[in-house]
Amino acid sequence: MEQLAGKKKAILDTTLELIREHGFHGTPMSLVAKKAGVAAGTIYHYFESKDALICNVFSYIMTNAIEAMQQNDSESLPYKYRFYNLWLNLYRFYSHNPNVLIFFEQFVNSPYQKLMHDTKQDKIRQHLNLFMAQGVRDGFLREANPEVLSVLVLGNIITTAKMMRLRHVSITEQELLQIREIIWDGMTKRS
Amino acid sequence: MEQLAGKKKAILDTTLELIREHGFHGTPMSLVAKKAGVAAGTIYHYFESKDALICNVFSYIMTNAIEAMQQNDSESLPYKYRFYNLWLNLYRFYSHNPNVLIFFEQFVNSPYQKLMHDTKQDKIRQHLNLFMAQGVRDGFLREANPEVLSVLVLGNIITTAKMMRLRHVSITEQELLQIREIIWDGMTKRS
Amino acid sequence: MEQLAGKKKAILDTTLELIREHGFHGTPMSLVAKKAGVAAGTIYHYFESKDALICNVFSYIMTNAIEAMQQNDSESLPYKYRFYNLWLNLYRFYSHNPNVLIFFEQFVNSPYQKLMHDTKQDKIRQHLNLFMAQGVRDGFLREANPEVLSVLVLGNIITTAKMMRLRHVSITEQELLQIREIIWDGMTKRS
Amino acid sequence: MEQLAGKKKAILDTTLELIREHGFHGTPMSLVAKKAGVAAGTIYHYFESKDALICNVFSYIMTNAIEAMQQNDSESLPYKYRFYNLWLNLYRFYSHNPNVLIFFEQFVNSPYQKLMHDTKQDKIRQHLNLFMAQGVRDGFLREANPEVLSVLVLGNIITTAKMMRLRHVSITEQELLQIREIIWDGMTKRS
DNA sequence: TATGAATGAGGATTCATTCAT
DNA sequence: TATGAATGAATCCTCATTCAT
Repeated sequence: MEQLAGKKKAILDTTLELIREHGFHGTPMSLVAKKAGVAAGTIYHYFESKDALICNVFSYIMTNAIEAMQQNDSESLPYKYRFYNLWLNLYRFYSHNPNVLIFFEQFVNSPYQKLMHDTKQDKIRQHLNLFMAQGVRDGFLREANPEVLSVLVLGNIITTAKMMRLRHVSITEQELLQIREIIWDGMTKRS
Repeated sequence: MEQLAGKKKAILDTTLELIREHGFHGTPMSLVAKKAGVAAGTIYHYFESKDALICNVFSYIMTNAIEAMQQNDSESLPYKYRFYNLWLNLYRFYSHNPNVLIFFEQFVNSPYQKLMHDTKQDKIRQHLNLFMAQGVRDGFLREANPEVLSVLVLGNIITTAKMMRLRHVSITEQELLQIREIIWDGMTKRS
Repeated sequence: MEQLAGKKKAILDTTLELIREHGFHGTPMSLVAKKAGVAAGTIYHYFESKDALICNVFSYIMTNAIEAMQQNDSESLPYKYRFYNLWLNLYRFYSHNPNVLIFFEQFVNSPYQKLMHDTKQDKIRQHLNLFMAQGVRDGFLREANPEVLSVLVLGNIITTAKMMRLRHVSITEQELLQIREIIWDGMTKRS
Repeated sequence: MEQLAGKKKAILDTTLELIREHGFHGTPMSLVAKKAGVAAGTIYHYFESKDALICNVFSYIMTNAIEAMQQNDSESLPYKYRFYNLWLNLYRFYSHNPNVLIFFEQFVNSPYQKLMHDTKQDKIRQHLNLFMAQGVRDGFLREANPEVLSVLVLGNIITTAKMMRLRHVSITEQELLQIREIIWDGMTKRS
């Protein structure tokens, strides 16, 4: 989660944390300013408005998520291995950054989302789409619309990551791997 | 979605619709009053505060969701048939009531959620939990924590219902049944 | 200057007075509220915004000015008499309502003016235009564009009314009548 | 309108233009800085405050106006000729510098005016006073308070110059000369 | 029950001004 | 001189809530 420096980063990080805790509405700019250690007006040097700030937090997060997802991936690895790695990468990212997960969900279901014209918006799903399409083409996955598959996988990862956080269901490492297996098994052809 | 009458229902319905469209923050009580055709003060006869109103909308929705889920279910039916029916019931409910879907997600990821002490909070998952436990016990599903399974199923249904709405991925009836099959296969298949 | 009642009138009157004294910028809504004896929010029940309030003050004033101008006028009276009366009516109005005069000037030279789509905008000059046209047609005034004449007369009246207020030149009743004579003499044909 | 050089002049000119367009309130220092091509802080090297800047713009303009007014004037010329020349000089100046005209009016009706202790404040009227007094003394003008006459003449010129700009009344060269004649006739004619 | 005018605390945003470089 | 990031007081406006009718 590192890449910007100084006040701008402080503002973004603070906003992310506060919004996770108090929601968009419950997070006044004055509070962001105070927690980030800057003056209220300073925020407006870096971001045009509260909306813009929130959208920037989204982009900032997205960049990190995409990076995390692709770690240790390589076209030369076996498909199933790649899938398992990708699944775990994303799961770990969301799981280790609960702020992101909750912010993300709040954002997607909010009117803010409409303000985003960023192509970054869904790089994750685009990447997944390609990966799924390849799996179908090469016979690793059952015949199905790759777009549908990638939404399912993404939903599955997020659901799993949220499980403990929101549903108070705690899972063991073993269960985690089982969940990954369930979605993989479901997507592969019946033997 | 019918069961209350008169102004109270009008207020609940209006609130639901407005919040889906504009979010919690973007929905002032005055707007609810105007759209519902009542005076601002009238809302406070039925609900203690805005928070209470929002929580009541949640309960109201939940009641409907639970009802929808259980339609045509019976213990005497075959397990897989029951699962398929239950899946489709919930999918259809969310799919036909997009307001509910979005409100629900917003609510769950918001600070309002903490205000709910209602046991109704997760009747859906409780019902699912029992159903999954039975499936595991009777050998229809693979050995797994029933709680985990029900969260996965619920996540899968919601993901599917949101697919078209939020991700602009449209799915055919055939794909829909395939998705249902994927999650079933994943939960039953042994590697 | 009477016609509305209650808080709305209080707000308009207070605004007029404060703006004359401190200018548009120097008159915060909070001050208007305090002086008018209402809560800040109350102003927004009656006026959409500060801009709208200011434009409303203008309309409010205009209505009064038009009324004052036409007092004791009648088509059956001699032309010169009508002119003298009209001149004095307007002069007296501006002179007795210095708030109006200054507000008016500030308004006309400000960006607020562009927000006015009110046809009331220049009823005074329209009325004057007709009156001047008649005077030219009937040979009482020299051959000249009536529009030009009415602007000259209006400018003359306002200049006179402002004289004491802004230029610290005080004039006697006799000088006043002389001024009126000067503009009349200028506009009538050379003998 | 030339006499200072470099950044100071750029700041003054920019301020004048921006204030005409957007008013005192609508012209932030940051905008002046940007349009003038200097840093915000630089303005404060030349002017103590925004108020001081605005008052300086006024003085700057005044200097130019006075200069323009006296062009081609000489005590040895015939009185009526001198009046006609003076009238046209001022008219032309205001007419060719609409920024000045509007700024001037805004300034005079604003609280800024009170901050001016500059004797320049009304050099124009002082000059006019002397000229009118001479006219009355030498029998060119009717018996009247010279101060009153000069205010009338000044008001007449400004009214005329504003006519096109603010009232959207366009006047021909011929009408222009007629207006000048009207005010002259009014001031000289005896009934 | 129902109304809606009134409230006023709270929040987003602006902008004159400063100061370290 | 010149810069422009940073400041934070001040301002406009919103909106949940109350209460007299």
